[in-house]
Amino acid sequence: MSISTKYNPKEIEQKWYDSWMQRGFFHSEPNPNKEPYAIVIPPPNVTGVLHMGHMLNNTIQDVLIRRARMQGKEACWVPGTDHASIATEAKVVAMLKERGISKKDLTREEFLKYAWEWKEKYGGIILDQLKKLGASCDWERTRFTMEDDMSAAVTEVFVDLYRKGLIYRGVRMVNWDPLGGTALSDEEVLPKDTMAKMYHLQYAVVGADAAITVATSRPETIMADVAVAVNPKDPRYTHLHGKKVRIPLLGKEIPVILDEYVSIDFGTGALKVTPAHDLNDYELGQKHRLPTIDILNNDGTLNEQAQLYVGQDRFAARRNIVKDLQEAGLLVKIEEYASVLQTSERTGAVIEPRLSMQWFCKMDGMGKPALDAVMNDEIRLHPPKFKNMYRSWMENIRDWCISRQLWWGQRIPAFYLPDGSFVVATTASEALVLARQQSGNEQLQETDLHQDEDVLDTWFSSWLWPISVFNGFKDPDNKDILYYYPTNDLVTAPEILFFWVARMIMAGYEFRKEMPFKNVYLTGIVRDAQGRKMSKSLGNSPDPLDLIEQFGADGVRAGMLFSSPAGNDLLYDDKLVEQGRNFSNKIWNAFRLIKGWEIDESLPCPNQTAISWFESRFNEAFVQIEDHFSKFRISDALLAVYKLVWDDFCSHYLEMIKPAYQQPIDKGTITATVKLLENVLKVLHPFMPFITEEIWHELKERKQKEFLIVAPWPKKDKFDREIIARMEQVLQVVGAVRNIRNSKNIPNNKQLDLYIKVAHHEQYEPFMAIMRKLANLNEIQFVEENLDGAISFIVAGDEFFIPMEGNIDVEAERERLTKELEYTKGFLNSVDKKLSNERFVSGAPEAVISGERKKKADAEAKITAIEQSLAAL
RNA sequence: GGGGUGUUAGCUCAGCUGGUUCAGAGCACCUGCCUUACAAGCAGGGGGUCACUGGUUCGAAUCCAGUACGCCCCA
Repeated sequence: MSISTKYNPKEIEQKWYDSWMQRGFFHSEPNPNKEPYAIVIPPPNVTGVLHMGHMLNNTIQDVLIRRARMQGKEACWVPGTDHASIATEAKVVAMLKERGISKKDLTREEFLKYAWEWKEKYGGIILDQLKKLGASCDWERTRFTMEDDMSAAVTEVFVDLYRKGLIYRGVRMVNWDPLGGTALSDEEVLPKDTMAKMYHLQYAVVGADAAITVATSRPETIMADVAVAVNPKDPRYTHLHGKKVRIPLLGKEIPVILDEYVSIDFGTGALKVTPAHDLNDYELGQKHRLPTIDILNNDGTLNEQAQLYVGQDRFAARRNIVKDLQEAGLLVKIEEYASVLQTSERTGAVIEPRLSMQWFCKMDGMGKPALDAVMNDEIRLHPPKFKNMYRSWMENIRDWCISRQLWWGQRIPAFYLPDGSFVVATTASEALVLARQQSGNEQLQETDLHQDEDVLDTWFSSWLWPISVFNGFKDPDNKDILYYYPTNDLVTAPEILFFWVARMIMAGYEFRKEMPFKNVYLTGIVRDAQGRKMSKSLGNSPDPLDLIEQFGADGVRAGMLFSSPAGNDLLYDDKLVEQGRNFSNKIWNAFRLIKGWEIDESLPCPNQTAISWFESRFNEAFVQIEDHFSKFRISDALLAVYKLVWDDFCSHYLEMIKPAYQQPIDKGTITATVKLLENVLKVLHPFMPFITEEIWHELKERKQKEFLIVAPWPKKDKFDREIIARMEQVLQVVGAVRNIRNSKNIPNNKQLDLYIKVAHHEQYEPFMAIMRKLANLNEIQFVEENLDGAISFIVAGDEFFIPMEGNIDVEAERERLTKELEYTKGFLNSVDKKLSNERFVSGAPEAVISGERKKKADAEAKITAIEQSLAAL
């Protein structure tokens, strides 16, 4: 036979993936005769390439969808990508720069043309990569958040929410990049540790010959100060409560306000409040109803509001004001301190917190049903520990800033009239009608209206994803959405529990009056061995496609799942995928063994005990596996399958039935074995789809559509606990014999004799052949008395003897037995203590007490046996 | 600063309703094996004060409180 001893995944994987695609196994259509089971993919970013997080996340989704498919459900996994406005726009800008084109020189339309070009070229890469992993997505349903219907849904939702009064314009502090001339999201801001200077400035107290020293790192912003804040509990400043102070140089009077927010021990305990240029100050300003004075232009220079240093850059202004303050004797001292400087990821400029007009979506009304749904377990989070985090976030929810100063995305459907007022409408022509009504000016033309320049946050598309992928906005009663919605399970990362999951839940209830999914499985973050998050910039992430190349997709899938309980981070190590690959190889070789046997139909079946045992063992394991699945313990489910395959099937079952070298196997055994292996392949398939499909087809001739991917999932069946327990004992005996072989250096090929002293022979009789084979025994006999000149051991109260033909080390044996005797006596003692405790006997449940009694009896029997053996020495 | 969450073998983690499936798994380690399915393997083995302190209980890795340290989210 010429099958390789090493499993070679390469051609096998491509072959089966193509085969599944051709036969349309991934495609799903509503089928009223079947239970629907749907998953929507967390749409990866079009700029993305497959990283380790995707591998984990999509492997889990594929496991779930494949199992559902085999369970006979109408399984539908909808793939797609999101347009990722910020990341994509940055990519496109970079691409243009390489071609010598600046975004500033392009019109919006020209820019978008380049952006679409880019998307068409690169946007599908990540989905193709998922195919290599084996992802069984319904590719015919692939969606993109900026395709026409999806964008229409976004606009429609915006208009709808605006008309319900849930969308408004307002002022908000944003991360402003003065060099790039744009607002940045928090994700695009890089914190940098630096040494900063703290300037201690004197603010004179009005109507008193006194001053208060205020510490600030930004002296150039004092012209925007509206108050000085101190902690009301700070005894140093009690005398200043209700007083006013003067801004240095400017002389303007501002109040001293009291707030617990101010830390007494930081700086001087007196804080200048500059609402326009600091987020915390802004909130303080709101709370105390203070004005906001914005002294900065878009490019970081000071404007007329500043009165001083007008037109100078913020850093030049800082140098100058420090000099002037010093000359005026108002600068008390300069202190260095470690601080975090926020910088732009793209331009490197120091970020300026800046107030600007943005669009907001109100969250309190939509938040409530979304909170309740999770708290009352209508939607279940796995693991449930995330409920707490979810609640604290939802209870403190803030309005959602949905506008972005970018071009790539859905443009905000607000149209400004010449007078600065605006209307919101899905199209320009509709807007014109509204504008004429609103202004009373019938002469207005479409050209008089100006659409808002900003686009919507990408999450404002993706929060509609579970509905919009089924066209639930365009056509709310279409058969897809009615059939597949609510979807079943969502698999995503806890990092976006708020950004995405919570918002999808809100959208689900707001727009379909129903949850978007029933279960949310939260994966961990994939980290490197040192616990650092894997990232491109750190360069600590292996390339997933290389891994697949090296270890096979099945190996990588299994490897990723070995150590990834729900919600826990996965510390990635090549060892894991190596273990996955080794597992593939193990299965492959089990298959080679079976495939290689000659069959002799004339032989009787000598392996009924082994067959019955494995049947039961399989059913027992299957119940556990199903239990793990029902609780979303995917990693545990895999481990249970792993042990079933490796330990029970390979190490035990195959060794039990294996004929002697070059001997044929009987028909009964091979038939049963193929059937048992088929069941094993079924439970393994969701985890390792390629190798299992390959073996499934190699094992026997299959009909046209008889593929493992659609083979019926096993059903829970009764199992014989008795045979499992007996075999457990037998395997312990085998283990004990092997242990003796090992410790006495007895070669494996030397047969030994075994004597059993036991009351119930029938317990062991059906297993004699198995024991003989696994432990390489010659003769097995039942005896009534202890055997002299033999090594003895005890399993479950029964005594076993192996004659040693005089080569027993009496001293070593005595020592070993004495140690075991002491241990057993100590154990008996602890049991006795429990049983003689009246409160235990009266308090503990009957089952526990009888358990203790059995322990006592067993221990006593064991002690007697050991004492006898010792005496015999 | 507020909230959450964790600490179990060298490493990564299970341990679900407090009690023999309670101290477990995988990897790593040690010993012996190239025994014709598999050295990507086989057989066997060692290794833990369940972070610390107290409490509840007949009984605690498990429940409660505090302490220490770690991580996450929010500020």
